[in-house]
Amino acid sequence: MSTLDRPYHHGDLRAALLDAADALLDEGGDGAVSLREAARRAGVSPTAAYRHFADKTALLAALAARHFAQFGQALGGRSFDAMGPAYVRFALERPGRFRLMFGPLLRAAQTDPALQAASAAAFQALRQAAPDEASALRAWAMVHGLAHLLLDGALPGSNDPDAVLARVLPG
Amino acid sequence: MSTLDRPYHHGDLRAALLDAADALLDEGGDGAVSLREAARRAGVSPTAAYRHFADKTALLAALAARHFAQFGQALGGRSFDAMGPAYVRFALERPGRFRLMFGPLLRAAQTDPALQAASAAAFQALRQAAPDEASALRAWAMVHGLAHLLLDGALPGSNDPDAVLARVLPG
DNA sequence: TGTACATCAGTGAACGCGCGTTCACTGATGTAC
DNA sequence: TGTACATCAGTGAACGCGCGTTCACTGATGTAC
Repeated sequence: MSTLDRPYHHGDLRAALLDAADALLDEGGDGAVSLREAARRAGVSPTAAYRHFADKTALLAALAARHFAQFGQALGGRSFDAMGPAYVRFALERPGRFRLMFGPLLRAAQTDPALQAASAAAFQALRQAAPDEASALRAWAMVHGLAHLLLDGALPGSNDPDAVLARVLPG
Repeated sequence: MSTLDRPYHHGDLRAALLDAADALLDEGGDGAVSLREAARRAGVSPTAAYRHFADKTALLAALAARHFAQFGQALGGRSFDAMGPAYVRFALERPGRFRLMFGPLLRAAQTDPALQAASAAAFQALRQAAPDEASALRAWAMVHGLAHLLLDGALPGSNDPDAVLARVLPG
C-alpha cells in the first residue's frame, strides 16, 4: 500500500487510529475497542499501532483524554442549573464514551498525566459554577447517577431522559 | 471423577457454579466472569454448565438476581436517611457485583422475569421509605452516582467513602 | 426380587473466533558531507 | 548535485491465550412390570 492509497495524510495515523477506536466505542461500547480492529479500520496492519501507542491502554487513555476535553467544553460557560442537563445529555449521546471515561478500563491508566489533567480541567467547570463545594459534590453525584441509571435502563417506569430530568432537577 | 470426589452434593452444581462465578466477579470484575473458569473452579468440565444454564447470559442473570435479593435485604427496614450510606456501602463492598447488576453485561438479559422481579423488589424498599416519588428519585440518583464516582476513583481529592458521605448526605 | 429400559448429569475432544503483542523485515524519507 | 548512511513508519507471519458453544458419548440413577 503506497502512501497515496491511505485515507489519511502522513503523520495522521495516530489520529486515524483514535477516530477508529472512537467509532468502535459508539458501536459496541468500551469493551468493543480493540487495537486490531482500529488498525483494520485505519487501513493499516495491526502492528502499525505500536508506532504510535505503547500498548492498548495508552490508546484508551489518549481517547479518554480527548473526550474529557470535549466534556469540559460541553459543560463550560453554563449556569449551574444548566449544567445538570448538559451532563446527562453528554452521557446519553454516546454511552460508550461515557463508560470509557469513568469505567474500570482506564484503571491501569489512571496515572497518565495527560488524562489526569484533562479530567481535572473538565471538573473545574462544574466546581466553579457551584455556589459551594458541598453543593457541587451533591449535584455532580446526582447528575452522574442519573446518567448511569438512564444509560442502564435501570429506572422502573419512564426511561425518557427529559421527563426524568424535569421531575428531578430544580427549576 | 466419582460423585464422592466432588466438592458439592448431588444437584448442587448450579449453586456451585454461581458461587464460582461470584468469586470471579470479586476477583476480576464483571468482565472476568467466564463459564469455563466457573466450571473449572466447580471441578467440572466446561460443558457441564450447559445442564444448568442455557448460556452464559443466563448464568449472569441468575447471579444478578441473587444479588438484587441481597441488595433488597441490605436496604430493607432502614430509615430513608440510613439507606443512602447502606446503598453506597453495598456498592463499595463488592464493586464487581455492583457493576454486574447495573452494567451493560445484563442488557441481553433485561427481559429475564426472575431478574426483573428481583430488581423491582429491591427498589421497592427505597421507594417506600422516601417521603415522595421525586425525593426517592433524587436520593437514588445521588447515592447511585456517589457509588459510581467512589468506585471509579473519580473524585478529585479525598476518595474516602465515609468522609464523602458525611459531606454530602444530610444529618 | 430381578430385569429392561428411559432419563439424566456429566465427559472430553473439537470448532472457530479475536485478541494483544513480538519479531525480523522493507522501503521510503531526511541528513551530512 | 551526488552519494552514503541513519532514521522512521510501516508490513506480515507468528506466538500463545482464553473464550462460548457443539457434538457424540458414557455411566449412574430411577422406574415399570
